[in-house]
Amino acid sequence: MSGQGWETIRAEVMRRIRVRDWPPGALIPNEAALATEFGCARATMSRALRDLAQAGVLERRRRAGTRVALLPVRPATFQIGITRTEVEALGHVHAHRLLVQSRDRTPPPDVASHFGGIGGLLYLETLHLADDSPWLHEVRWLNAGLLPDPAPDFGAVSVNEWLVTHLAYTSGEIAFSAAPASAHEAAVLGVASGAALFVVERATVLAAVPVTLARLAHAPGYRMQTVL
Amino acid sequence: MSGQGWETIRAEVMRRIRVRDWPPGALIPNEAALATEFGCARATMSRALRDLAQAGVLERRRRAGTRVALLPVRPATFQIGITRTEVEALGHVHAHRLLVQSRDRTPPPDVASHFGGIGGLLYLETLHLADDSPWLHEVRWLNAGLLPDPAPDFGAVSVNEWLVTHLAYTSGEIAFSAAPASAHEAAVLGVASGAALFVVERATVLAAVPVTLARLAHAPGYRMQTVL
DNA sequence: AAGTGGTCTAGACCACGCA
DNA sequence: GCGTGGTCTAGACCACTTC
Repeated sequence: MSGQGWETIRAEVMRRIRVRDWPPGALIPNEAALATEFGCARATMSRALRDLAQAGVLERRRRAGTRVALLPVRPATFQIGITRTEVEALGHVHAHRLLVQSRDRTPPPDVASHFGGIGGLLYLETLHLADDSPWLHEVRWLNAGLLPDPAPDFGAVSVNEWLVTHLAYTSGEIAFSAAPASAHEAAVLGVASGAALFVVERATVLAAVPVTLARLAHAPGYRMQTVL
Repeated sequence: MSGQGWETIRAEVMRRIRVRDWPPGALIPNEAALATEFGCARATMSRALRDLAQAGVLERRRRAGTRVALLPVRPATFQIGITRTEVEALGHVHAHRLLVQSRDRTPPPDVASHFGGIGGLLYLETLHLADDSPWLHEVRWLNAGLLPDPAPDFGAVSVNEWLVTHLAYTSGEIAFSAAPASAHEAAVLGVASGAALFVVERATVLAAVPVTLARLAHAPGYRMQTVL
């Protein structure tokens, strides 16, 4: 072997799997045996195997040992940041316009259920621009009880960014889908009604308290990409 | 603290961040100091902090120390498996039809460039069904040189599944987007032309050898979801 | 130059889950 | 039971990068 370290060991294990030295479904030697063979500590061997298990290449179970996955399920990871930095990373100038901000709007049933009947919901609609072209239309419901007393000016800092900087470290769900542009979305984004939009839906919670529910509709051409 | 172990330590660090004991941007004590405070070995402390760094909550740099991230960038992970198991996991019956299989089709320029001028490309078109309804239309270019001599029967086992079981452990790229259904896609999926489709594009490589290029167009209603 | 995180070691105990 | 992976410890050396 060329280098030292757990990544080198991982690469060698991966090689044996690729050349079918250890075919799919096979039971591979246990950590202790492999550590002896590779001349490393068991902790180092464990680190390499754990990493491959997380990558979906190995399946590990106590007592049953470690097997090469029959149908590898690979994790694809996307970095979810704030819209401004995402736009800027693509080399564009970011701007945003607060289209609607209202405390009086009645939430539809699915929104109400996420907030579990909590009152005081703030409705916000924001348009994000990249180089002055419509980029993303954001519709968001927000638990107003979590806002500081002089409420932030969401015309200056976008809700998106304010939430990440002030109510970070939430948990929740995220979903991607494709949807036809509604008449309103079409008008705001400057596209034809029914155009295919890439939609991101987020529901976030902070320690069991519902925080926000958002629908982000991207202008056509948007791609979410990652290496596998 | 209630339990023992690095996950308990991680939770406590997370708590301090959430209550702004350690506000965004703050430098937190180094591993050795925290290990002493928590009464654990430095390796255990390191494991907890490393995990939070991977989650985008902390930023660690040698010599500069560990800081609470100012604009946390959270990784969202999706499990990419084979279409059959994905459909079955949703409680549907999976089936597939091989629509086209041809060795004579001329690849468009973008496809040719991915394969770097390699000859012998196989073109495949497959329709996946869930409970007999169109689910996914798959267009795929495949490096035919990687196939065994009696070529597999892609009418029996879908290309998708054959590749994962026989040419697994590839690297490559994956991208999600929304696109209007072409006339052909619309006909095959049984939807209106121009309908918003969720499209997954994959380009895979096995040890620098191009393997396949695929475009998977999902029928309307498809959602890709994960917990954050 | 010096302090930080990154990694490795050798050994130990434990939790799980098959027999 | 008992073998497996999961974790922890105490100590050490190293790589990086900022000072």
